[in-house]
Amino acid sequence: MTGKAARSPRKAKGHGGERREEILTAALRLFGEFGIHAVSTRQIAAAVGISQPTLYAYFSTKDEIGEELHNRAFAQLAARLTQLPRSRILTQEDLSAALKAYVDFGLEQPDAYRIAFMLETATHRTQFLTKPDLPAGSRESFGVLHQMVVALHEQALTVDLDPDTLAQSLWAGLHGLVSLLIARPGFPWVERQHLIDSHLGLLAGAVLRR
Amino acid sequence: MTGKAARSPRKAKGHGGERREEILTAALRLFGEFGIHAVSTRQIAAAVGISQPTLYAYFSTKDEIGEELHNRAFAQLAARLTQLPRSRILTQEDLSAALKAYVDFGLEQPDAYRIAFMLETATHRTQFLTKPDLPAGSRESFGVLHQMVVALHEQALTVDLDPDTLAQSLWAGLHGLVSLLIARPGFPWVERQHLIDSHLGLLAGAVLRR
Amino acid sequence: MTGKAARSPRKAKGHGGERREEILTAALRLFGEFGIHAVSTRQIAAAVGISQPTLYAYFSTKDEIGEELHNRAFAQLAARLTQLPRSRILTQEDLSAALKAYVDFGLEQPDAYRIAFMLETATHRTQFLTKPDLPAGSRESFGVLHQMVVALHEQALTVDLDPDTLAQSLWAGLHGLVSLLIARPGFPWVERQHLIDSHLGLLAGAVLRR
Amino acid sequence: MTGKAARSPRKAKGHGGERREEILTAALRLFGEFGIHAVSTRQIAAAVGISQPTLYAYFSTKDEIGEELHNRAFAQLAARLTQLPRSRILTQEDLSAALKAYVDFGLEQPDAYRIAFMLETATHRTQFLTKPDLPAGSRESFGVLHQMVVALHEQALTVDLDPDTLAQSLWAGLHGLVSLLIARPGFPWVERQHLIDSHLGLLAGAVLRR
DNA sequence: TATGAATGAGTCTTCATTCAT
DNA sequence: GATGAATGAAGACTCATTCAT
Repeated sequence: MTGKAARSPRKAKGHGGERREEILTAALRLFGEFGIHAVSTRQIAAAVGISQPTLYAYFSTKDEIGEELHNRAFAQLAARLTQLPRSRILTQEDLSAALKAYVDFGLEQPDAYRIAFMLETATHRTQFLTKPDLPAGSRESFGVLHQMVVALHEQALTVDLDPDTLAQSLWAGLHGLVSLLIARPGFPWVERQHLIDSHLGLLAGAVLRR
Repeated sequence: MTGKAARSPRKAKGHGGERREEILTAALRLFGEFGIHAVSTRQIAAAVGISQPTLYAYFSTKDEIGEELHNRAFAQLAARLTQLPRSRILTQEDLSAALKAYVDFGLEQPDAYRIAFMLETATHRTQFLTKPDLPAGSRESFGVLHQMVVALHEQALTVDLDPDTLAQSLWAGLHGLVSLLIARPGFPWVERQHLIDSHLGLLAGAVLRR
Repeated sequence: MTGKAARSPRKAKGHGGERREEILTAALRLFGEFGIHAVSTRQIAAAVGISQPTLYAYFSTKDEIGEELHNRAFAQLAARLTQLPRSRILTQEDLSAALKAYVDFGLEQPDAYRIAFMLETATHRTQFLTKPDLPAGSRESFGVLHQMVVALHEQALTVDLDPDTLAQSLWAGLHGLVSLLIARPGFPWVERQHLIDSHLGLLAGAVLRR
Repeated sequence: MTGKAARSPRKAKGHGGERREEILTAALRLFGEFGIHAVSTRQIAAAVGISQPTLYAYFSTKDEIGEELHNRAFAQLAARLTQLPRSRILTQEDLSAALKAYVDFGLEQPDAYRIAFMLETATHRTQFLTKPDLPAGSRESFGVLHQMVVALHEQALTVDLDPDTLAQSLWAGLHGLVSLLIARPGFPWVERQHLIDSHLGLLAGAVLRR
C-alpha cells in the first residue's frame, strides 16, 4: 500500500480487445515515425479516434503501451524465426534462411524493429540498474540463431570459432544492416536487394565452413 | 563578487569559445547518460554552472546543441579514420586497422557514437523530408572506408563484388557490433575483446581476397 | 466483510435499499480512511462490487453520498443521546451520562464523527452562503444537551450562567476532546480513558452547581 | 538517484522573497476558504497574478505550500503564546491570559488555525504511518500551556489532577471552542465574546484551585 | 555578458459523470 | 437494474524559450 486508496483495476477489454489493438496499431506507427518520446498520448488518442482518457481504460500508462509493443515485436521476430521450416538435420541453408528471415522482418516491419532494438527508452544507462536488459522474446530470437550455430558447429560446419562468438557476430552483422537501412533511408545505398543478398552471403561465407 | 556560497562555481569566462565547449561537453555527457529527450536545458545549464538563458547566448535552440554534437561526433570519427597511418600503397592491414579504429571509437566514446548514429532524433522519417540525411562528416567517415575498399578492389585484393556494396556491407558489420554493445551492455556477451577481434576477423576475411 | 479476493462478490440484489446501504457503508469507511477528496467513485463502486454507473442509480452525485452520510452521522448521534435512559426529573448524573455518550460515540465511530463534524466539505465559507449551516440532526443532537442544561438550570443545579451559554460551552468541551483524539492519534496523550474521565469530570464540575 | 537526471534547484527568491510571501498569503486565504483539496495551483497562481509555472519557481510542489503554511501557523501560535508577558512567578492570571491568547489567535486567523489544526490532509490515517503527527511548532504551542500548568501545579494552584492530564484537557477545551466557531459560523451561537469569556472562565475555574 | 523572473504550450494522468445497450 | 465504454474538464507539473535588467 502506497498510502493512497487502492486503484481500481484497469485494462478492460473493449469489444474483445479490438480497441486495444487499434491503439497498439496507431501507437506503433506513431512511435516508429516520430520516436516514442515525441509522441503524446493525445496524438495516439487522436489517431485512434478516441479521447485521451479512453486510452487509460486499456493501458494504465503510456509506457505500458510501449512495453506491450516492445514485447510484441520480439514475439513476432521470435515467431518468424521459430516457425521457419528446417531440415531434420540442420543445414547451412537453414541458417541462411534464418538470416534472411531476420532481415526481412526488420525491413517489412521497421516500426516494430525500431521499437524492439533501436529505441532509446529501454536502453539508457540508468535503466540498466533497475531493469533486466532484454525481455524474454529477445533472448529467444537470438536463441534461435544461437542454437542453429551450435547445431552446425557440432556438425563441424562452422569455421573454427566457438559458437557463442559466432552467433553474436552474426547477430551484429544482421542488426547493423537492418538498423542502418531503417535509420538512414536517405543514404545512397546500392540497390537494396543486392546489398542484402551480398551482405548475407558474406556473413554466411564468413561463418560457415565451405 | 557575488559572495554567494553554495553556488555552482562560476568558471572564469575566458574567451566565448570556452563556454561553448563546456556546454557541449556537459550536454554530450547528459545526452549520453539520460537520452536527449530526458535532458532539459535547465540540467545542461546547471551542469555547466550557468543560467538557463545564458545557454541561448551560445545556441539558439536545444536542437542546435544536439546538431553540433552530432556533427562533431562525425567529425571525430572521420578524423580518427583519416589520420590513421597508412601504407603508401594501401594494404589489407590498413583496412583492418581502420575497422578496428571504427570500433574503438564507438566503444571509447559511446556517447558520441550514440549521438552520431543511434539517436532517435534527427533520424526519423519526417525529418528526411526536409533535411539531408547525413552531415558532411558522415559521408566522410564512410568515405574513408569506401575509398579503402575501392583501392583494395583496384589491386584485386577484395572478393569479387562491387566495392560500393562491399563497403556498405562492412559498415553494416561494424555498426551492428558497436551499436549492440553500446545499447545492450547487459546482454551476456562473450568476452568483449575476443568478440571484437573475432568479428573484425570475420568481416575482413569475408571481404578480402586471400 | 466484502470478501476482497480478486473481485468483490456480487451480493444478492435484495431490495434496492440494501445496495444503497452497502454503498453508504463502503463510502463511510473509505471517506474515513482516506478523506472524502481522496476517494473516487470508482473506488467506492469497486469496494461495493458494482460498476461506477450503478452508483448513479442510487445517488445522483458523489456529494449526495457525502450528504447522506453526514445526515446519518448526526441522526445516529442524536439517537444515541435521545435514547439514553433518564430520570423522570433530570439529574446531574443524567447530564454526565450524556456527555459520556457523546464522547463514546465519537470514539467508537470516528468515521461518522469526522463526516459529521470535522470534514472540510460542507463546512466551508462559500457554502454557508447558500446552505443552511447544520442539518436537522445536528441541532437535534445539540438540542438534547441544550434541553438537559435548561432543565438542570430550572432546578438551579447549574452554575450561574445562562443555559444557552453553558450548553454551547459544554459542546465545545466535548468536541474539542473528541476531534483532537481522532485527528491526532499520534500525539502523546495520557492514558485515554483517564483523560476522558478527567475531562468529563472537569466539564461537569465547571457547569454544575455543587 | 531515482533514475532521472538530477533536478535543478528550485526555490529562487523573487525580489527578496516578496513573491513567495504573496503566494503564501493568497494560498492561505484560498485554502482557508475552500479547503486545500479544492484549491488548484491554477487558482493560486491566478490569485497572485502570476502564471502557474511561476509558482514552481518558489515551491516545488503544491504540498510544499501547504506545509509551509502549516508550519507558519504553528510558529505564529507558538510565538503568540511564548511572547506573552508573564509574572516572574507564574500566576493563575498568566494562564488565563494564555488561554485567551490561544482563542484570539484562532479567531483572528481562522485560516491559519484551520491549516494548523483542522485540515484533513495532515491528519488522515494512512499518513500516520509515514509522518510524525505534529510538527515541532505544534508541540511547542502545547508545550507553553503544559509548562504553565506544571508551574501552577508545583505551586499547588491547580486542582488535584496530574498536570499532563490537566493541560491536555485544557487544550481540548480551547480547541473545541475555536474549531466550532470557525467551522460553524452559521450556528446560532450566543453572543461571541460572552461565549468566549464564559467558556474560558469555566475552563480556568475547572482547572485552577480557588 | 549574464541572469532572475516569467510564461504559453504542453506533458501524463484522474475525475465525476453520461449514455447506449 | 446494471454496465461497458466513453469523455470533457481538470488535476499537478515540466518544458524550451524570452525579456527586462
